[in-house]
Amino acid sequence: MSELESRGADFLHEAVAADLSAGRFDRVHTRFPPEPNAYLHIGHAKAVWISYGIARDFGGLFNLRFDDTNPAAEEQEFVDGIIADVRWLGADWGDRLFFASDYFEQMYEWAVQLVRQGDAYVCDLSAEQVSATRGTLTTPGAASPFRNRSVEENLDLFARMRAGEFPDGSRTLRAKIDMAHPNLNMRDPVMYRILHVAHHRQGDKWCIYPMYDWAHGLEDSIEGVTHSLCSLEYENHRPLYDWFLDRLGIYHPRQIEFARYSLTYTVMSKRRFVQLVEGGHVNGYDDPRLPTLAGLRRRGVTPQAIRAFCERIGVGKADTNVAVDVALLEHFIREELNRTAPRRMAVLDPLRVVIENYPEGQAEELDAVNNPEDAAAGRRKVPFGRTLYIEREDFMEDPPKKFFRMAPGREVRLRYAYFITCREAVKDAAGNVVELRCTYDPATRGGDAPDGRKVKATLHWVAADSAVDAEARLYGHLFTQADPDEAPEGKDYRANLNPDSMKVIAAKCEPALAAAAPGDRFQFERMGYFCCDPDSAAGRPVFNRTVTLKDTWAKVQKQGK
RNA sequence: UGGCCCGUAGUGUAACGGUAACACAACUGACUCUGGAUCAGUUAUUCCUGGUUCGAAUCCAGGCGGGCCAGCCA
Repeated sequence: MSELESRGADFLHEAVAADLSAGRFDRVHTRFPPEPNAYLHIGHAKAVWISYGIARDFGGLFNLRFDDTNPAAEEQEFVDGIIADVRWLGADWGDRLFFASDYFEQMYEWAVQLVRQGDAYVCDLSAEQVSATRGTLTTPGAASPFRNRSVEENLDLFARMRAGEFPDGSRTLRAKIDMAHPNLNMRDPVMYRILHVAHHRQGDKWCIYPMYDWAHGLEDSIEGVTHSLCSLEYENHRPLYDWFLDRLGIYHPRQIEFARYSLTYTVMSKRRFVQLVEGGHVNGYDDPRLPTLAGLRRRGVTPQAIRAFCERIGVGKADTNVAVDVALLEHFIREELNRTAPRRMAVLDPLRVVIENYPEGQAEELDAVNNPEDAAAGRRKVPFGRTLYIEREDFMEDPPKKFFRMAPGREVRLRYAYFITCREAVKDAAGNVVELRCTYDPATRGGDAPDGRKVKATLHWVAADSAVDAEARLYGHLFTQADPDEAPEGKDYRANLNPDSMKVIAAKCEPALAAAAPGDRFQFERMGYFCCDPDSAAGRPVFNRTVTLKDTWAKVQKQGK
């Protein structure tokens, strides 16, 4: 509720509160109704969190219900995936896991009622003919020649549709509303279509399946939902939602629509996920570059961060053409991980350093803090030695003015260890720096200078002898454009795919990282947050970069160019 | 030429007739054994034009701009 207090209620909370005080409802009950035909993405997370949040804030109930009315598109695999995703996100549906397909019998009986009332009829028109007679946005449609069949004939035909006497597409049950209605959805919409397709839960029990518009309000009504929250594109469907419920005379929930959003530097549709996966641009639906919940989870994003993000962006009706800045999501990821992720040292692009005055064969362990933001995280020992690795980018032979790090003759601090001074940069035949010869000051053990002298930079490092080899996958934005659709003439969003969205590199890690288990999250000091990937093998961990740390130096560099 | 919905900093939201707020981003600076974190500061005549009012982002009218809708998808 703290969000609500600090910024005022959104229009959904206001609408629900108004319904309560007006007596339209005396309790609150919401639902999240995914179709099990794809994996959830972060856009769905917002929808889940809005409905769950409304229920929670008003002391109400929240259902997870699969809208499985089209067996041609749906699979059990997605049911399982979605349940896992919603649970991971943290929405609580108690024991209220429902399936629309469990209501098919009741829906059928209600359809019969509408037929009896003269509100529905069996239509023999083909899909093409229905489309051709629907009219246009500006002209009315034409009545079906079957519109005025007798109730008896309709009842008989509908029963035979169910019994499987007719082939796919040969007939439909249609609501008898108004072929001249300015809202196309009201021009005798199809309620049932014939589909001789096995359902993933119902098997061959049915060969007629209800359409969304017919089914959805019934599902809400059966479950006692008070507020059926959905996205803006269903606004035009609300009159139909209400019409069916009114004609049936059954309990009538209220549908309210809200704007969904997109994110910069990514795409968010099932169709595009399929294209990216099948085109080999990403490695599956849980690729850490995809905004699927499975991908975000694998990348190391926490459900807390996603929730904080959802609450911060709020809800509105402004149909935004532009997307929410992915930097906001990244902010919440950093905020969470800064508090919770243990610090470790890992060198992603190793440059060898030899401490010339450090005794050959000597080794020692230094004391390091696990998390400066959390004293309870404790401390650990990090081995030091004569030969080390530092980050290649932390050395410049001819540094510009604002570069504080290692350079010939310069002294820097190795975190938790010693001050070292660069004496020489050793190069190979091609002129590449391959090793730094340095000296250290034994008096600075632990990282403090007894004489109080300052160094400008503190570098992370890993001792060579005890280093653990790891694979690091450095992820960046999947697209180079904030709006991937801004593509050159004749090209689509795929032209904006970022060729560097994943860089796989061999890293050197401090020994503690050898014990990392898939899902473990760390901050690699000065480099970013990383999450141990399921691809990890014993002794050879794989780390996914969740997000980099904020990098002031990178900004300075950018400005210089 | 139809119907429905929506226009507030770069972005997302708030202000509910009383003088524009929050977060992120960006930019300054302070501090720091992570160029991290933290702290301080800077960034808007609310799409336009009229009207009502002592007073309008809020109400009204007309423009302009954007979104959705012609699946037997959801």
